[in-house]
Amino acid sequence: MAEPRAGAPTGAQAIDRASALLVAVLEAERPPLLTQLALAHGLAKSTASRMLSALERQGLVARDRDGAFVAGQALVRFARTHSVGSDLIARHRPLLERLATITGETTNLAVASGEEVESLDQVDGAYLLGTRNWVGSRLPLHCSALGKVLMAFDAVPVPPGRLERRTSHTIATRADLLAELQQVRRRGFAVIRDELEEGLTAVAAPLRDADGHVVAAVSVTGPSSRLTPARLPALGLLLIDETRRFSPHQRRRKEAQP
Amino acid sequence: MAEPRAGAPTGAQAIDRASALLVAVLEAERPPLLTQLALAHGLAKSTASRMLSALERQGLVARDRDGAFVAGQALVRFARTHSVGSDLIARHRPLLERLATITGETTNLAVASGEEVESLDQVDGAYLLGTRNWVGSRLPLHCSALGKVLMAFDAVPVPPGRLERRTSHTIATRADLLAELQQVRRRGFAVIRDELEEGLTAVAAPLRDADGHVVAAVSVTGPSSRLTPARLPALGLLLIDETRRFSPHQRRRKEAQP
DNA sequence: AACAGTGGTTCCACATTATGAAACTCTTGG
DNA sequence: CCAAGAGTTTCATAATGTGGAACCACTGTT
Repeated sequence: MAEPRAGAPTGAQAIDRASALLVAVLEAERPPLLTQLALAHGLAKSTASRMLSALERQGLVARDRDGAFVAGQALVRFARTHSVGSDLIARHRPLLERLATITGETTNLAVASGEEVESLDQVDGAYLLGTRNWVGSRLPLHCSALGKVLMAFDAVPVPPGRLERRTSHTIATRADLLAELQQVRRRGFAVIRDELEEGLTAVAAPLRDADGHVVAAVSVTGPSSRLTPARLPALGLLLIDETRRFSPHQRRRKEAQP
Repeated sequence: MAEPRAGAPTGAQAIDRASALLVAVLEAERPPLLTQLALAHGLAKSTASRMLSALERQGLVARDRDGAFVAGQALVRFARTHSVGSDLIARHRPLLERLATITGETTNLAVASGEEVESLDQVDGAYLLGTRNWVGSRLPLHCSALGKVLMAFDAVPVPPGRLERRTSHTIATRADLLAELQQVRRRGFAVIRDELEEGLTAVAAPLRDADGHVVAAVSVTGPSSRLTPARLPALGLLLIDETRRFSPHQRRRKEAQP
């Protein structure tokens, strides 16, 4: 992360510097010493000492037994909270890989986050042409296959307000959206074609927890030229079939009982 | 996180303030807006804007589609890296719970981190008296049961340098330590009694991956008054038995083969 | 279509502090 | 015991962090 050029102050140079120190601590292969951080960032030891002490006060860094810097409690807690998603990722990575292998296209695992879809994991397909990396990205609910699944199966409510028209094919009225979600429930999977972006098609199906609640969705995405309408029903059924094999629904419950 | 009192400057007030904003973003139940953060932290909107922009430049925060603040890529990457441990935690939490139920004592899951033991997870026992929360804490290798296991089974080398004498019972010479590790290998489990702290006894056993390598250790810990010497052999064998049931060794390999 | 309200950015004068050199303390290894 | 390295504290000084005000953009309501 480049710091701003020497010259006009930004009113946040110290914050840029301290943030760069924090990122260095987080990305270090082994916990760095204060002197090492000062040297690497062109800071006086006294400056580095004050900055790291401030980060330490706020729980962003801590010192290990050697006095070297590691992530602090605030970040460890953040990582733990994030690991809820990571466990979901780890458990379903084989599913994404398998679907990518079978279909040759990019697959994604996503959850609802606020009034959007958040992609947690992605396995790229065999083609050079496919979606760019969506992990960490947010997608709208109403015009993504993932979002339609999450709404249809009550993982997230249909958001209020107007629907953004991303392309001329995007669903833009609430009535059309509700009708579409009815279809998704009936079929068990969702489809978009040129709704999120021209030339982009996706199919998605729900992932359920042990109680049968939908907690995430899995999709296959690719260019509309490859994912032709004729292929979509079979893709949908494939997703349903493969996701059911991965769900803990019922089978896991029996195992859990003493 | 309290900011320093009004008065003598610390040379890092801006960093304290910006760090507090970052922590607020990470701990927010829903992504906060800039105006909300400014208000909550007693800052002018212009100040909050500059600070958050600096955090954003360094990848510590990002803005979602509504302009609200969420963790940035540097932190998401950090959380992902940390989730290696979290997967281990999730998979072995039932083991810790079972051991805590059977023994009534506190159980821990730990890995080697540098030249120390890092506790990743803990399940408290039935008693009010037990260890405090060790998660995130670092313990020395040579005088913890967990550390002895990790050294004995080559999850971590025996560190160079002098051995810190924590109590009068602590192993303090390299020769004694190596002899002790020989015993651990022979028995399959490690024991400490009043070595880490007076009155504290622990038993630990290894956790292996699919290739049989030791990647973590699990321990039962309690006061020496409850974990008497007579109980330790049976506890050790219990740990061996229970951890073997959880290991993917061999059984998982067969399942993994096509 | 117009307007009010809200969120966020930019500017700039000024008060406040962030900076680094130097001195000091502490720890470790030879 | 001593040298070297790591880290902390002090303080004079240069640099910047601050917040109010003005402005822009967007959204929702009428």
